[in-house]
Amino acid sequence: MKISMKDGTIQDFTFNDEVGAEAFHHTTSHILAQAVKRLYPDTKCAIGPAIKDGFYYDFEFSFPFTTEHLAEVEKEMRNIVKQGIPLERSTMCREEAISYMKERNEDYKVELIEDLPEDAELSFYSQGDFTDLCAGPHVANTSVIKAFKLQSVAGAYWRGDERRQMLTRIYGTSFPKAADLEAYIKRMEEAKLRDHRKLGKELGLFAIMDEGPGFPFFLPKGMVLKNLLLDYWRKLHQREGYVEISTPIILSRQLWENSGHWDHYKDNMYTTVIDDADFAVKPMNCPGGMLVYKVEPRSYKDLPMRVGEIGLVHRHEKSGQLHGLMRVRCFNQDDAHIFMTKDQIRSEIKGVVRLIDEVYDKFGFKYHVELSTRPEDSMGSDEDWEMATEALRCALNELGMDYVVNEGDGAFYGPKIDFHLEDSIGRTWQCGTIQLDFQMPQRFDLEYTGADGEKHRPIMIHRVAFGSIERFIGILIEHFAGKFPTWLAPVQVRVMAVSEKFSDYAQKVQDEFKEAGIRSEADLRNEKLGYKIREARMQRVPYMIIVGEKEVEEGTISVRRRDEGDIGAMKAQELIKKIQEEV
RNA sequence: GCCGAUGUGGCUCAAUUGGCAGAGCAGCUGAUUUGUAAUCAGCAGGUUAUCGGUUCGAGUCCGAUCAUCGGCUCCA
Repeated sequence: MKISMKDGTIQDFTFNDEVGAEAFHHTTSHILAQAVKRLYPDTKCAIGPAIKDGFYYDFEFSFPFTTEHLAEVEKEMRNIVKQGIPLERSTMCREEAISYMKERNEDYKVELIEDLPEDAELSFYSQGDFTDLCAGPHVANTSVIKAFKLQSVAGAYWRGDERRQMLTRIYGTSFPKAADLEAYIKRMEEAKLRDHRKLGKELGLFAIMDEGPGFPFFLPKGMVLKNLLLDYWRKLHQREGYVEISTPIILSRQLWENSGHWDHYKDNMYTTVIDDADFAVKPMNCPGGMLVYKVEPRSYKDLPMRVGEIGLVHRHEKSGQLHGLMRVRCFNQDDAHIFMTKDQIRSEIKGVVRLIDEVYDKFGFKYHVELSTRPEDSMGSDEDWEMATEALRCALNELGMDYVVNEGDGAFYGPKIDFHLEDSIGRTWQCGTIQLDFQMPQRFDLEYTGADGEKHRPIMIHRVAFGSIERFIGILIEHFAGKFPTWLAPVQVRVMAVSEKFSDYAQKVQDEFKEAGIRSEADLRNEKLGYKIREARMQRVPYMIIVGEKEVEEGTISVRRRDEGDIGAMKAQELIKKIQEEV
């Protein structure tokens, strides 16, 4: 298809090219805006970019626009496509552009233009009765947008600033062929079946109730999963030379003032009063960790000190931002604080990056890395921030890791490296993070005695690998669609008797597995075999064992795998060995 | 917190213009004794999220609150 490029030339691309797909989606967003302006002329347009898998456009409507209006907008969009309107690129100088948009009452466009450099030549794309300020590129004619769908309506702040006007954002997607659109919709529907909130309920892993919004309950099977993750975590961290501590959930206000959390984090903290003194529930583990460091004098020989803590933290997240296990108000961080000397910084950071990579690799997770720099609301000197940021950057470069820089998104006490994982529908969630901190050691007056007999200030790393156990479990559920590998499956084996006559044998078989340390259940109910298999499959149990007359006589078991189906008869001990090897 | 939507037994969903709250699954009881994705029958289960209002009458209309969903902002 022909694409009208930013430089005014026409080039050929397909939808499979990144440029082609972006131009395609972006043009669909212009068609959306054109349809909206035709139907509701007093609507103001803001911005409408292409995004992954689609596009959106932000509008200020003069009435409450809801999902019910989408159908008529789509209808008008179909007209525009049918009319086969060519897109034409033109340019204006800044002054012309401003007066053009002012005439049309497009306040947001005027603001955009005013923020551009004075001498900028601005490009516009016109399609019939609609002209938009736009850098391009675009497809050359509306007729190529064969298949599209408006998906949802949402609020979005103008320029992403919560102090500014809330606009109405319309999300949509488009494809060159109707079949592609259908395939996409089907894929999204299938992805929704993996939603951890749905599977968490179906598989009996966790529950979130109205009585505790954002405070998840772990059910027996979810608890098994969580404990398995922690077992793995402890083993790994022992190997890596970490020790483990546990610090209190409630600590005095004074401590939080000292750490700086009171100033920077107060709105997110739950507080309480004990004997007339103010206390707060910890939103982070670090201050407790500082106090542990200070329990006794430290020597340079103790460093680096790698101190882990599975810490339960509480944060008051505002109601609109809760999301299943991914975003909750209380969660367990697989935290650790590493105290070290200046020349240990780089090797420690690299060690942590490698450790996190190992953890994600273990589960087969793909991730991307961001380097977040100094935020506006931060403490510490420019030099410290510069040095800390540079240390993180160097470590990433030396390891040859790809990363994007996220300006101003660091913690208030230091810059950080963030690891982001994807959920079933492609949303990304920050899990692992490594934060370099010069501030806390100073605020808490941490010291160690050097080889020179003098007192020195250690530097500290805050880091998590899972991030939050809760969020990690959410990602895990969606990643595996509930079909956990055998080592993680809450129930590894379910024994089913063909009829009640064989219950005793089934129970005996299950006992054998239990003794071998394999997590098992026996389904001895008075139901048909097909029914029991159906349920075991829906519970994603990796191994199903069927016993009936034949197995009792031969002293064997019939085995069915979750995905492969019937894999034949064998001795119980054979399967036990096989599972133990697999795990 | 902001914009929009939603809220009916444990779960999935019905209930014309406001007019007796219903079904399937799950649960319980009984029958059946079953061979690789749902055996049959019976029983029980709801102050329709909560509070208030309009009305002869509210699941349905209005208001507030709470929670959830999709986004925004924020964040692990």
